[in-house]
Amino acid sequence: MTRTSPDIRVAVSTVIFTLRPSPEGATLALPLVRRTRDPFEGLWALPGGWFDETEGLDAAASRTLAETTALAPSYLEQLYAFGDVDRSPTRVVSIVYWALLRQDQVDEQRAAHEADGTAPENVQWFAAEDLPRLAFDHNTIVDYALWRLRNKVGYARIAHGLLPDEFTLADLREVHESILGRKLDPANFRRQIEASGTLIPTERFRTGSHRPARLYRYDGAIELAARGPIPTPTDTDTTDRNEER
Amino acid sequence: MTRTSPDIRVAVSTVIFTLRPSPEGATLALPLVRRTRDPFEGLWALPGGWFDETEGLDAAASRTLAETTALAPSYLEQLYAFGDVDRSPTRVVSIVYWALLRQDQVDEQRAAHEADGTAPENVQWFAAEDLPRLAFDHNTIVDYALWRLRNKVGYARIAHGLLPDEFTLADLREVHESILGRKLDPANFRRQIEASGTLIPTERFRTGSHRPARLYRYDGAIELAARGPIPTPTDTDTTDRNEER
DNA sequence: ACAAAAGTGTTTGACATACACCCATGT
DNA sequence: ACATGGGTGTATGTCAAACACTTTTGT
Repeated sequence: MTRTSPDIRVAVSTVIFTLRPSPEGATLALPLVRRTRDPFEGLWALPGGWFDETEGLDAAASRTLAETTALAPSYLEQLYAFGDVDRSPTRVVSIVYWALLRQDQVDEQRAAHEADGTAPENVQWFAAEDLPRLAFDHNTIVDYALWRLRNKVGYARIAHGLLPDEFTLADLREVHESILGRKLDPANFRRQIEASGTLIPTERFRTGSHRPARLYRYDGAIELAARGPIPTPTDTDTTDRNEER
Repeated sequence: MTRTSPDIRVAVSTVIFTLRPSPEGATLALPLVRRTRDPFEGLWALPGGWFDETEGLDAAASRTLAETTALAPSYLEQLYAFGDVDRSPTRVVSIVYWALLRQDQVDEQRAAHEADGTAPENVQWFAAEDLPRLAFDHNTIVDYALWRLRNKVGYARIAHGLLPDEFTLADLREVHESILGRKLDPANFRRQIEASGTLIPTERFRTGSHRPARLYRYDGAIELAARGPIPTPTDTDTTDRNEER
């Protein structure tokens, strides 16, 4: 208790999920950063950085996320603190967050980069299920984040965090199917979502090659997930505690 | 990414739960330590300390727990990392764990202390629902740990972590009732537990003032709680990741 | 007209709740 | 014998899964 704090540095990393169009509907993807210095130089790693002394944990996660993607997350939650002795040559404790980004915002960002040629160097998006060997223990961290996402989508209304403001039930179902990796019954999915009371139907419809589908939007008055008794979201209003259930 | 780590210290704290006998069955209790130095001197705080440079997060939590109670936890899980800028006069990030202690072990420990007069100074057990004002943000932390415990007891088999090796279903039900704060139907409780398949019936019975009740013990081959795809419990075999559900 | 997706209705089974009832022991 | 908690049986409601069916559009 009375010993002074040894030389341990604190880092923040974030597992950032979004959906990419793919042959079979959509695929979870996340951005990685190629390391340009010694520990694990050349390998891909989760975006992150050191803490600024004047910012809280959530703020640091948001900042490093913005530095990588130039986007604000639609969902942000602390995942876990990793601090094994051997996870890095020097002693580093990483506070890891996970986040969701809206599909359309990522697309806009990507289009802008292609237009003005300011493609971010050393940042690349990978399919979440097909990652290379990552630096540090980051493969373990991504696996854990994926597990948490799949778990949480079953009981918390977070899937719309990957969609634009207005979406059809088929869109939302496709998100669930992409995350869970299996098909869902459209009829039962509709009833579950409607019963949850978290979606507001609009008067607009999406017209496609078949019968038009009603567009819905998320009811912002309802919290994304059940949280602890003392919410205390420090900065973003989309920040949440972990474990919900 | 390239800035160097500022002066942030990393601490570990643990919310340690056990059950105390009380008029209405049993009550959740936790040990607190009176602060003897400046930030919040005189107030009660969660047991904890700084990290040893050579130990992992889980090990540090176990160590500080042992320093406070001289006991090994029957369950240990990381709760959350707290790092608001204003939570301490100096910048401290606390990795907080929560733990369960077996009732009988705590009793033994207490009896030993009373016998040889080595009552630990500055450590005192408090009822979890009736705490004084604590140092730092520790009231918030305890509330969150209580929420997580109540949540988790509903879907994970952790309640036996508060009981001796052999116990009756009434004992186990009392634990659930104490944690949840409401009475449970004995018949339905029995069926739920039996259906979970986590308890092994013994041939022993507890004889009381009425019909003897069968003693059960926990099936150690079954994990306490569903965990992520990559378990990696670093030291204790009772260590678990947070949030399962 | 027909294909295909949107949306509705119905049946089934799993499971939690409520509660009536029987069992076995100490006093 | 009887009070008390241990333990079983049974009816009810909720909800998710499965799937047949109707509706509405584009071609």
